[in-house]
Amino acid sequence: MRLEDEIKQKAFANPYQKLMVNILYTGSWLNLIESNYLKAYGLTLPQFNVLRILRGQYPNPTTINDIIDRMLDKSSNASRIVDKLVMKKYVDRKVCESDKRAVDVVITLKGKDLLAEIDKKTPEWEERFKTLTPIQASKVSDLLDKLRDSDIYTF
Amino acid sequence: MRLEDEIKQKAFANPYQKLMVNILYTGSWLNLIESNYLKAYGLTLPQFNVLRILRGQYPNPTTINDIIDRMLDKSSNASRIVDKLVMKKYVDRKVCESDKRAVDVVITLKGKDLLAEIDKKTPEWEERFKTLTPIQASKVSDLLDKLRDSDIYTF
DNA sequence: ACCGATTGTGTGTATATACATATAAATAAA
DNA sequence: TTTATTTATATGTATATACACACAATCGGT
Repeated sequence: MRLEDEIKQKAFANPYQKLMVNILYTGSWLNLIESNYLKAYGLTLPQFNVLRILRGQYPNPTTINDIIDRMLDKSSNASRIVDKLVMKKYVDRKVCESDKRAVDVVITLKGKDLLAEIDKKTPEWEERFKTLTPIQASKVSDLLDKLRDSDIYTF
Repeated sequence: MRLEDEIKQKAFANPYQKLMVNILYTGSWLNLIESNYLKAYGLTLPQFNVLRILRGQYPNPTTINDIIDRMLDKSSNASRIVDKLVMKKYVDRKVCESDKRAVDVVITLKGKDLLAEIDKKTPEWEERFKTLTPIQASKVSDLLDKLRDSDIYTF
């Protein structure tokens, strides 16, 4: 459905204004879908994303700073998200030996098992998004990448 | 810059997975930019969006439910966002006469003045996003609209 | 008119975000 | 070496999000 209809707005002043709103709206839409999907596993989306980052580095440890670098939400509070994952025993955390300011975080077997279980259902879930062809999906990605290049002023 | 480089990820399994991450990442990027832009006016992005909705309906009142319908973040708590705007005197709120469960919200002159002031700077701000041509921007919007049509299962 | 269901809103809680500040460790400068 | 600065992380606060629940007003069916 057209964005204008979904948020009941008459029209946008120009294609850029529509795109800005569309990205925020679609991001929020996707966030909600993914969060709902993860609810069955007791994970929030940020927790899931951090877990995937840790799996990508496994068996090497990842410091909090490394996690932030790789996160989608740079400014979110990685410390507290890791806290939650520690409580659920999906990750281990200990002071880094070579730099005692830093904290090494590693995904546990329990954490990896959880991700593996989530992965099993992913193809089925992905199927739902194929209203776009693979070519179209790539095209959107490329244009979003290009849009973000406007970030040359460190807003 | 390519998404893979920005979040230091090697590759994505398929264009759909990359697009999902890209939308969340770009949404978060844009959210941060807009929030920073609004900081000078003492508004958060949700507050700004609600204010714009109310201006769109002015001089008619808008109920909380109408606001939620038009919001980008449907599930956010409109009551509490309106609270903040009432405290800042940007909106007036009173019980709806014809339906005493409902609450009528109207933007004040002070609120409209604030939006007008923000509008003045908008063209300059928009200039920064023109790494895409208008055609490309429209194309992305159309494809995002199409992507959201996959929401046929009420996730 | 009455009663049960629905609707519109508010509130409480857990999590997350945005930001300022605190603290300890490490590094650089004197 | 002593001091100053930077770095890595944690914590506190305000706002927002996601969701459950509460409550009153309204509506629908009888």
